[in-house]
Amino acid sequence: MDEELRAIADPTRRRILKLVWEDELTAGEIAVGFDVTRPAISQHLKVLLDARLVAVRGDGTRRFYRANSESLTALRAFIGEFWDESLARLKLEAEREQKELDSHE
Amino acid sequence: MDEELRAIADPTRRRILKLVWEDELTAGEIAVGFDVTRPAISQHLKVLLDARLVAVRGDGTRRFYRANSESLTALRAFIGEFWDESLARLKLEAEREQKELDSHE
DNA sequence: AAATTATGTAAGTTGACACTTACGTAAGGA
DNA sequence: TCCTTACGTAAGTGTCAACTTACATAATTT
Repeated sequence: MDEELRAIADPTRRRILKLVWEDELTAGEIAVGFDVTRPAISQHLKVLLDARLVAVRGDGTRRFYRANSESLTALRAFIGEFWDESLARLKLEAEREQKELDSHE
Repeated sequence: MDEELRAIADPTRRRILKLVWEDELTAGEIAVGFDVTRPAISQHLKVLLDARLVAVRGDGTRRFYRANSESLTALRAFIGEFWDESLARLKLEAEREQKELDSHE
């Protein structure tokens, strides 16, 4: 799960993710609009592929990328759990402290 | 928001976050149980502080750290929006494709 | 078959980052 | 006042990540 978190930590990759989230795009189409070179985008796509956050489909010389909704959903769930577990504890803590305050009134 | 995402990209810092999420702890207490040295933890705490994900309270020679629930909630909301926006589009896309398929039956 | 298109990969550079050890500092206790 | 405790910070190091240019490759077009 660490590979996925590292993958979305980069702003360029988050932007790529959003692009292929909406549409299936070729590597070249993705690269348009970015300041960095096409090879750089290729390398980012590799990182996203390795993390299973996107999938490819070859068609002739072109390669179409799209977001992998299963992996993305799983990643979101992980982040959600991280929060939920921890926030639940924060909540309990807050309640406990409040009780403590009340008992001293 | 990028600073926050980078901050939680590191596993050590995520572990620290969980610790101070549960309890208010001193820098020294946090460092216990980690393989890395105490100064390394101090540096991680600085990153978390700069990202406003934790807060400090000084008491004598000790410094107590705790999770900053507001910032953490805001971060979670950001991540949530990133997903919701995008997943909504994925859903629409899937529905549109289904319609396309249906119309060809 | 040769040229073109779309793309990935190799190699090298730069900068960031996660660490280390050594040192500085402020507060409390002997 | 001196020592100790609990820290942060400085300086240096190795590694990794994001980029560049140059090259390799595979499928289409001419």
